[in-house]
Amino acid sequence: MARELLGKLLIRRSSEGLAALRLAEVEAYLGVDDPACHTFGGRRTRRTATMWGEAGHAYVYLVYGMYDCLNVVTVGEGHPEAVLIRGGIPVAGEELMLHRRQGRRRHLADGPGKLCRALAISRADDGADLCDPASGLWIAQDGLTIPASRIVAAPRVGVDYAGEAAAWPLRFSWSPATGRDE
DNA sequence: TCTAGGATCGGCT
DNA sequence: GCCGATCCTAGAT
Repeated sequence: MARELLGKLLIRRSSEGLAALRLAEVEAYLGVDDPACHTFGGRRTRRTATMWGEAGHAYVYLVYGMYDCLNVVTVGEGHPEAVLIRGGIPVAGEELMLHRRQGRRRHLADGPGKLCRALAISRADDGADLCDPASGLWIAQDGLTIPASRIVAAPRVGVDYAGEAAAWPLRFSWSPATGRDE
């Protein structure tokens, strides 16, 4: 599912306007058997409630007291797994995103906290239906598919506390074509 | 109720 | 590369 999400569009509609990113970097969190996952060991709390619910909804949480992170719930009832959205490339509403990011063009949405800032995603969006444009935050596709050969897998970021799971290659990213290998 | 620590970021050296 | 900001969450008491 994480690989499938690469190249898809994450679209945000708010009173300020429309903005969209093409997903470039994601991480998989594999539920109750994944020591890096918030639901490891079957933890079911108010924070993780949406992760235990229906697939296709947003799980948004706060890290380090300052930043929101967006996840896509992937499996469904009773199987609390999710994909963390870590980065994207602007495809629409770049001026709006630049404004929200105080003009930081070079690092507009290349991190989970930065991405949420750029799209004005907060915990108020926890539970949003990412399959329904009416939610104001949704995922769509425009036909672009990322060849498997261009997807890179690597260990997840910032999960050293998770023991051997810290080395699992569940971080996926891709780079736009160079033109040489088309 | 209390406390430790975190799926980060940006400024500074 | 290092470090502080900042506050919620989860687990312990």
